[in-house]
Amino acid sequence: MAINNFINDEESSAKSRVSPAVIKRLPRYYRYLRELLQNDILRISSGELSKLMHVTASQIRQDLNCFGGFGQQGYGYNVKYLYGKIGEILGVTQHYNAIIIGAGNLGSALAASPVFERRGVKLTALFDSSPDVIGRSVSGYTVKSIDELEDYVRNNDVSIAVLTLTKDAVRDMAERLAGLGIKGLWNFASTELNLSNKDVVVQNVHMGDSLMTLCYELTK
Amino acid sequence: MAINNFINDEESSAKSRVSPAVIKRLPRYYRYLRELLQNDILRISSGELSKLMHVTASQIRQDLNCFGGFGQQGYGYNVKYLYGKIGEILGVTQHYNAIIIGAGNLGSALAASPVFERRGVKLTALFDSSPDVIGRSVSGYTVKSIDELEDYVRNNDVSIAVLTLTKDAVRDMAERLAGLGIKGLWNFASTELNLSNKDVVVQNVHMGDSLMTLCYELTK
DNA sequence: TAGATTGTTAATCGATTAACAATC
DNA sequence: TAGATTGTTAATCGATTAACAATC
Repeated sequence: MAINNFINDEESSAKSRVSPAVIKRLPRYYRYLRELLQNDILRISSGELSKLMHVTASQIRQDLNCFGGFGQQGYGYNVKYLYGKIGEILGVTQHYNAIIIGAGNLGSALAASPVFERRGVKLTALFDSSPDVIGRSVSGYTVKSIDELEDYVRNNDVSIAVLTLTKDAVRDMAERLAGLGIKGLWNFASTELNLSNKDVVVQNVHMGDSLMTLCYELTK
Repeated sequence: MAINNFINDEESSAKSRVSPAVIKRLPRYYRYLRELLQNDILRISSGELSKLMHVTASQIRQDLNCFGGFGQQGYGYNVKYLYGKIGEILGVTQHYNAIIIGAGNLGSALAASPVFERRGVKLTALFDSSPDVIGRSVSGYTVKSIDELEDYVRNNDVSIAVLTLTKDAVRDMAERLAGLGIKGLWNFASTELNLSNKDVVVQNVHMGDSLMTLCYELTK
């Protein structure tokens, strides 16, 4: 028991020791590796990958080594293996279920896109509050009434809620979802959610920030 | 002439000396300052703002000082003035015109959102290649045929093109737009654009990366 | 074996934080 | 003036790059 605790401590601190900078780069590696696989490239060296991605080979080796030796001296990296490993680290193999709250244009666009499937996330339902939208079919899903939310979440294993609501509606909805035990919120409302419940993980998508950076670069 | 060159060199190197880390944070300041203005808060200290934004007061002062003294000792910062100044730096006052290529769900969602207006960007037209969509009205814009693109860009001052196309169509379109003299691309296709023309500024929006980070945090 | 390329340490670089003098 | 808070320097911290020994 004491030994187990010790081991767990070691593991969890090892995980949190991986720098945020590295984590932020992993999805990009994942994208490039998928592209390589699609082109039937099964082996790549840090040098080749560095040219492709416009980063240093040193950084690639350093990054990948945070999680143990994924490569082989004199050979490079096995693309398929590496893709799988990074997917594991990023939780692709967890097969989380997700629901979309707000079946407007953005919600519909997300429902139709391969963004979930590619990352092992399964979209299971869309909800909306507008009678015009409830009952409509969106990418094969029949939009449910938001009144059914509690029932649905209790009877299904939902880990992620995608929020494509207006700014003023999103805070209450986030608290409602947190109360239902949802563990992750993917927030597209242009406001930062700071929930009272610290167990809930939030990713705020700020598309406007990206547009501003573009404008900055144009101006510069 | 020699003096002018010298001055220009000084200025441009001064601008590029502002660290990327600072630039990346400016849009977030901009958002919080707008929120403050909306709540009629006209004055704020780095200490108060730091509590609001969950960053150090030291960082706020350091960041804002890259562009000169925006604050006043013993008083703090004038919210309205600061908002305006950051807007200037980020190009809000340039009033760029933008067009959307691809009037599907995502294009329509962007057209309906306040994302452009809030940052001084004016959306002037939407284009699509599908006969089903051409001629339809989206947020008050009549969707134009992509065949009209060349004509339109030549007769209008378009700085930014928003790309909401599929992965396979986006590269050709990006080159076509670069050829027409478009200076900025806001790319929503989940692929990185690396144009031959280095004058064109590209911002790639990778929503999938954000979803993966969320999954990572859920798994951790 | 020889060549190639990783894993890993040490050096450099940049970004963040702390501290305080300047000053409103 | 006294109090408050900035602007700015110096110290710390973290992230990136360079270099090379280990090893496939």
